Amino acid sequence: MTQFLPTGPLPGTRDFFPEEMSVRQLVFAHLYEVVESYGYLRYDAPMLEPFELYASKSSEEIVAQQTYRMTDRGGRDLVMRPEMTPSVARMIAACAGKLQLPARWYSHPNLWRYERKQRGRYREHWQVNVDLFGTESWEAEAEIFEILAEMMFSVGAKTSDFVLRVSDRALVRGALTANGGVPEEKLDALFGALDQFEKLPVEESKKIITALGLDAERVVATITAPEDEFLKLAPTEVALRSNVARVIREGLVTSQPVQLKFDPLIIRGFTYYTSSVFEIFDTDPENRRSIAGGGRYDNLVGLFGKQRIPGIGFGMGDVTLIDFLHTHQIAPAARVGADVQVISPDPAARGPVKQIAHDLRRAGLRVVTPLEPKKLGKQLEKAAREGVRCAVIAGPDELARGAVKLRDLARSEEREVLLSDLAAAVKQAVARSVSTEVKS
RNA sequence: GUGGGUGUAGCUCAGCUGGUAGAGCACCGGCCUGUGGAGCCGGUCGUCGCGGGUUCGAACCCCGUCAUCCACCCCA
Repeated sequence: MTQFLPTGPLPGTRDFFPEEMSVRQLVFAHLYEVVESYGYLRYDAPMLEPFELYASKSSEEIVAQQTYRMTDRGGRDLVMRPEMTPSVARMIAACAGKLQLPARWYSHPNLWRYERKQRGRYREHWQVNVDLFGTESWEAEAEIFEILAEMMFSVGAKTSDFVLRVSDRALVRGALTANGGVPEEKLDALFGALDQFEKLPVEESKKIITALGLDAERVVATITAPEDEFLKLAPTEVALRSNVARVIREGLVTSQPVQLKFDPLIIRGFTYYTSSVFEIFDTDPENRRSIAGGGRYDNLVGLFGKQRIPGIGFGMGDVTLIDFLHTHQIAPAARVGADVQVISPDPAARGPVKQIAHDLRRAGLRVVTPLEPKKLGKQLEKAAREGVRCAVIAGPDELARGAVKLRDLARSEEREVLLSDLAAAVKQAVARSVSTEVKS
């Protein structure tokens, strides 16, 4: 018996069939456009990196348990990149000498983490990474937050659809030590507990905090303080240095208002984040995972060389973003099918059909021609089902007049067009059909 | 790595307390020799996820396994 090979991709990985791919391309085109409108330059790096690039620099769990890790034939210890920031920091360090700062860079890498698949999470995902290097100014935070918001607006999100939750590790540490009575050496353990704070009943969290030898009441009172009060709980000199606090005071300049909220419970696991951290969440509870997340990492580039170059950046994940679009019913309609199919009832007309198709392609249209002889009715039916927008019917009678029939397949409208006017007429028909597409 | 749900045709699913598998949609063809989406007629399509066990007999019960979905951990 024949043993067929499986048709599906590896667990946790995805195939993108043309229909879904067209939706993705339309979405990402908006994101690239926003990022480039802020002057960011695109880069890329290898998907394989040495293990040491991540060891003890990013999240311990990701490195220890969620890496696709392998040894190459030269005995090198490699991982498929689980995140992009270490790679871009390496690249920035590599050209630090000749780099004009600030540097604004972005990329769209495929990233790999060996974890169990669930809503919003696969073993691989595509992340738009945006990073700004070379300044400690609060204006960097302002710019990054604005880009995040504009990316969301560019794909059709409204103000009420998402929240940008921001925090500052230095500020929270300051508040917890000054107001929460937490000694420095217990801060890291406490952050681990606070990461769970929203998911557990308050009493449970208090027990965990007490078990750390801390005053649970004071700690909880500190982290649950209203936003404007919290910002005053840290020592003044710490608060004055907080870029996030400054951005909240100054506000963002965006095309629509943004729900920007200070939230000390935004912790984030990457150990290289030094102060600002932030995440974007869907306001619809159907999507619980962050759509984008990032932070400031002022010491990461310093691991690769003497030059200390501060950085701030974020990743926006395709899985959560596209879940978001579907939940809010703002995903663009898939665009499959060519612009035009050139057919003829006369099999002997192959020459004119091919020539017309060639001319239309030269005019910038996406054109298909039949590969097998079929009845005209079948050809029209197939073309329409494939999503082709219009048909050019090159019959002998019309060709004798130097013309063809142009049929709008969606509207069932047909008229005779001179060959000399055909490209323009087709473009018009295609533009009309695209503008009437309904979003799904 | 941990816990729970689900695996039957390409898709969505039905299949009673075990008696050897069905519908709709889709697909292909015909009615219809230069004009599609409707209708009617016909056709293709299943190791009932996989392996083992119980039974005269298993899609159905039991065990294992794999996949998938959801949650946890972590994170986009």
